[in-house]
Amino acid sequence: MTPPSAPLRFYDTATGSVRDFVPREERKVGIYLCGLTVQSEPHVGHVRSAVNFDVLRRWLDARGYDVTLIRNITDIDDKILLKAAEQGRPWYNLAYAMRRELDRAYDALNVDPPTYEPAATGHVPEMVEIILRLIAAGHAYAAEDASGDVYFDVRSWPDYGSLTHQRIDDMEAAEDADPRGKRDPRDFALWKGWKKESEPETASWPSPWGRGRPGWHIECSAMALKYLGGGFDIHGGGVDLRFPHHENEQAQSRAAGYPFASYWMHNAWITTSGEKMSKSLGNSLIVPAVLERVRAIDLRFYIVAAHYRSHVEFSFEALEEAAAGFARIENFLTRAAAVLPGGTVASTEALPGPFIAAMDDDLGTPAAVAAIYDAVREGNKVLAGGDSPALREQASSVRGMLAVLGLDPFDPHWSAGSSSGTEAKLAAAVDALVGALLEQRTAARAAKDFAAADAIRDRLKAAGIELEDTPTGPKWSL
RNA sequence: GGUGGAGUGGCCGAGAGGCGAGGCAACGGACUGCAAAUCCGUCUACACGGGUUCAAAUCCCGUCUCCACCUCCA
Repeated sequence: MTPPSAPLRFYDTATGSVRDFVPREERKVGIYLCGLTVQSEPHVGHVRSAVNFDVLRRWLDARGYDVTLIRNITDIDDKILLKAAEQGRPWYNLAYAMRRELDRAYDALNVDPPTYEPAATGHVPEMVEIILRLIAAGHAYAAEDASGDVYFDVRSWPDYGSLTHQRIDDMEAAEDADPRGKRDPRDFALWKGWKKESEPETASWPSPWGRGRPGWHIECSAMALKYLGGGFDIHGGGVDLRFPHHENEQAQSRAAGYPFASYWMHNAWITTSGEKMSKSLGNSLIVPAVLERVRAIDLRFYIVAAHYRSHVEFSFEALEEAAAGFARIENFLTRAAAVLPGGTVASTEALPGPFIAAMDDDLGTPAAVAAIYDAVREGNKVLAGGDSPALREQASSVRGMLAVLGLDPFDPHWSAGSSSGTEAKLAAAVDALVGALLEQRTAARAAKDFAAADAIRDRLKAAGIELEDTPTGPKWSL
């Protein structure tokens, strides 16, 4: 696709406004996305972030940018240690198992793998290096007690709070009166000394301050630095990470001498009954459970159809409504493919102007979806005429727009796995059986025996099969 | 206390000073033996109270309700 005539614009949390996007290097974009702490099964809210940024990545790609996307895995932290201990298994086993679950969820939703997915535990030396730089620069200090902790000195960094527009003195001080050897209660841990009595030795690494493990924030700074360089274009994550996580990342990275991220993008929440999903315990909203009720492509459509900065109140009713809407798009493509010799192609070469404008404007997926419906309507109008340049154009345009959103139903990704040997045989058998009934019905209709014809239709409907009479004969679908 | 955000038609959801997104549902019409699908049309909304303006869902002031973050939750 041709480079944009107008610049792309993204909402930047740091400025609180939509800004023109100017990459550090022409035609190249480096994105760091905070992935998950692998401590439990991923729910719908977790994958929203990955889906939203997958759309960002696909759009930049369609716009001709060379995108490097780094999405990390936090595979060591308090919660992992705690949950693993509760479950009586090694922490690394829990982290690895949950990481595999997460991979499956991403794959199910057609989230393209990032350029690289580094894990925190593989980057401890890099973190230690940054901490040493911070200490040398007077922005960090080893705890004054014997804990082996190292803290970032927020008072030493005047810019602290700039990302989230807060002043240190306005922040609520930590409740615990135990300063744990901190100079200021708001100082955050860069390194945590090993607590021999409560934590396994495998969860500790050697450091100049004794054995211990990294603090949460420093992980991301180290991995971003390693794979994207000291300065990069976009840093992403969920809104809740703005503070403290991203504020701290920015402070420690800049205090260590790196410019860090130019733009900060944050996706909003998906809640249930007005609650954060992470707070509702034992809910049925983990990804595999949801996918028992709707198809993965429908779930992705539901997520993509809402703007990434809009809060979504999850409900199966809304999800099924979205699925009904997506079915209309799919039906058009299916019918178009049946009419066009050689089928349809997904083309991002000639995307409709309104679609491009919507996506360029801070990933306006709702308006982009509206553009898809416009094209579907136009396509449906010319569909009855059979093969035509107009139909071809609409079909490839619809598929092209869907591909940008990761929603092209003909993408082999969505059918992979479902057309296994047994299923294919079953489908063929059902098709043959239904076909036989359809022949009877067609004969009855030809003989004007509509009672018999309708009886067949009713029987099929009772079996969950819907009929549709088209100019080329009857068609059936589940 | 500080910071950020939300309240839109039956429902879901965009937009952000004038030209009234889109979808789902419903209803009417066309098409059909009847349906289905499709197309056309209808249902014209912006929490409340003031104000600014020729014009406000959109700006300003106030009120109410809700949510998120403030040391490890996407």
